[in-house]
Amino acid sequence: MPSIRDVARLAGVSHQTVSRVLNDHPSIRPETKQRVLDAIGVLDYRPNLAARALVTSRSNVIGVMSATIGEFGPASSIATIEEAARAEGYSVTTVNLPATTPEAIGDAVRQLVREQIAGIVVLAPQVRVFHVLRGMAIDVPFVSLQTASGATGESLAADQVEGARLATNHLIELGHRDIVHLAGPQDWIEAESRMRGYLDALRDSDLPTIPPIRGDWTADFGHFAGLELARRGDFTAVFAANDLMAIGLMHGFRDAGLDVPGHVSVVGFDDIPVAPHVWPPLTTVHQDFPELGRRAVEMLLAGIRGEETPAFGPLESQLLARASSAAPWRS
Amino acid sequence: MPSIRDVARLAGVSHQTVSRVLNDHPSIRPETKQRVLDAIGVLDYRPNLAARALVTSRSNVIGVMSATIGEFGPASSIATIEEAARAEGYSVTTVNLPATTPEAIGDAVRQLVREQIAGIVVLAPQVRVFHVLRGMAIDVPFVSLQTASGATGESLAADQVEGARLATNHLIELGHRDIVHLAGPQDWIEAESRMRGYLDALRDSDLPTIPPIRGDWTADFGHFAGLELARRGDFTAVFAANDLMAIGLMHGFRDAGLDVPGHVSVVGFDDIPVAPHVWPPLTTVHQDFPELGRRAVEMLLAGIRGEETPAFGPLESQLLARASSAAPWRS
DNA sequence: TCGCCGGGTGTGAACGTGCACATCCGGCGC
DNA sequence: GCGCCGGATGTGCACGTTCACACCCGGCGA
Repeated sequence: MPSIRDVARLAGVSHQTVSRVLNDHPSIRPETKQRVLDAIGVLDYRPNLAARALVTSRSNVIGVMSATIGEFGPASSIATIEEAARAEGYSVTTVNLPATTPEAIGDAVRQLVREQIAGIVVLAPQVRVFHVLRGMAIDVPFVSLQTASGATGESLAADQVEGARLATNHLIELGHRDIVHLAGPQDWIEAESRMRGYLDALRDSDLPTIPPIRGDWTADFGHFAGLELARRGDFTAVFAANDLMAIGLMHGFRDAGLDVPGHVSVVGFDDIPVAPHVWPPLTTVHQDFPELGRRAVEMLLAGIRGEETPAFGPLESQLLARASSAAPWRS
Repeated sequence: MPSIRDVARLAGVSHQTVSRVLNDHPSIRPETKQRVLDAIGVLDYRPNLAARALVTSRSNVIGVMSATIGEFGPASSIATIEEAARAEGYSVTTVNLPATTPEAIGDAVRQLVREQIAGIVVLAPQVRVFHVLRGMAIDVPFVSLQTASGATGESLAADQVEGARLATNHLIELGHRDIVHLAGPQDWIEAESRMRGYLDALRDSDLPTIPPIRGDWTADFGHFAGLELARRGDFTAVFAANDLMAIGLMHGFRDAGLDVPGHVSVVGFDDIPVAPHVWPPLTTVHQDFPELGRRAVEMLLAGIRGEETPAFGPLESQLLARASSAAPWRS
């Protein structure tokens, strides 16, 4: 493998001049620069990243920390993060958190820092993750996705509160008054935001609040919740915090002999690819995960380069009314 | 940050002795070793990975090349790959292929090689990917997931052919004679294997072959195919090459006024999390993606260390008969 | 007793790059 | 004509690790 000195020799300059060409140093004669570039081309020279990382003590690697890489949303964001980062000359290394205990989070961050990564994108939007991150006082720039605005560090999110409000208002406008919320796990920031949007919408319409059910994001739990809820019957609609639970929920209702949307309306959140194809097609709130990933990289790179971070407003959420929601059933 | 020399000084040995301790060199006195380990503990020393990569010209990083990180299967495998690799002291960097052109594949591989990764896991089971890989004659060990047995390089897969055969036989046993296959894209090895299993099953039962439909794995295409197929009516069952298409297919049939499984039976492949919760619950073939990821890492690390690669048989696929398949409808 | 062997340890160099500093040179103002 | 300035380039070192080799020393066979 050719080194920077081989290039220098071929171009008839010093290795330092080659280094300057590589790093876009301003004061270099165009003619010299061209000679160096030619030599680079001839030798098919590529800078050794390890050597560069050694001397600068940081690498062109971005760490992505995720708790739920298997889910559709995070996976979509990661794909774009990866693509956008690579376009800027950065590569991406992922850390999946098997558990969200403080120890696991701490280990993950330490491992990333040890690899001298340039920045971290956090896709594990749980409150405790931020506690740990703050406690570690890491000196690496980081961006977190899907967090409520106002969190520490640079944060970026689709407007979850607004999305949840849209979903709830949709049900209210259809005529529902007794709307249950199937929420996400307690610790999740997204779960809290969506619940807040739901509560806000109810309050704005002076509707009664029914205690939400805490789920775990899975379709299996949704199914279970559907069976349970069917026994209560003190509601005409459910807003589920994500599509997976919503789909499970409809399954549970069906098993209990309830028709959706005949007896009960259901609204989800995320707009996963199967949402339009299940029966009945799921009314849900669309989130632009890829765009979120793109912005995350832009923001993080600005932080890494010490530039001013671009100010993104929250990404607009969009309600997609499909067939799982309808006017309430009058007995 | 403490360096190896700081540790050496504190332990009263040379830096080389410390290096030997770190790399488990055999000839070192237990007492000396302990002194070094103590010093490491006191200083909280961690070896600098960049320096190590520089001198050994390879790093403890595994590259994962994927074309469809957004899909459930690959995403699940990646999560386990990442976990298993990290447990062995390796970290994982992912490359998402935006397109599967030879150029894009070549770029991705070059980029990985340039980062001096120790090995590659390929999750883009397309024929042309292997052409490119073979053409590049890379000297990095690699393992490919989800390929037919017999491919070059170390390959690892759930038994797709057998799974597809199970699915098709299930329909045959129910009494279906006219079974259509909604296949995956032409270039995909998985698509070919599943089609082969389907064709094998038909042949073994002396049933007529109907030309398969080529899909693109998406639910949207499945929906389209369902509408098209409904107009034909020369079949009583469909075996779809993945669950997403199967779900879209059922949607299309529903739109066309066909009942599943009343008029048409549908079987999918993969067992994604929503499969049991859609209506009707989808009969499908379960694949153990996490186990696949685990084995991939084990195999790759063996290759990296120059050990004998463990011989894994194909992972058993498992048919889950649910409600989308039933005996054919007799008019 | 001598020499050889091998376990245990130390010494110096090398990996490929960027940084700090030195050097050279032409132009410009006085 | 002299000195200064700044653009353009070169020199040497440092980063933290591993590798090749040298060294020391105790044991054992001749």
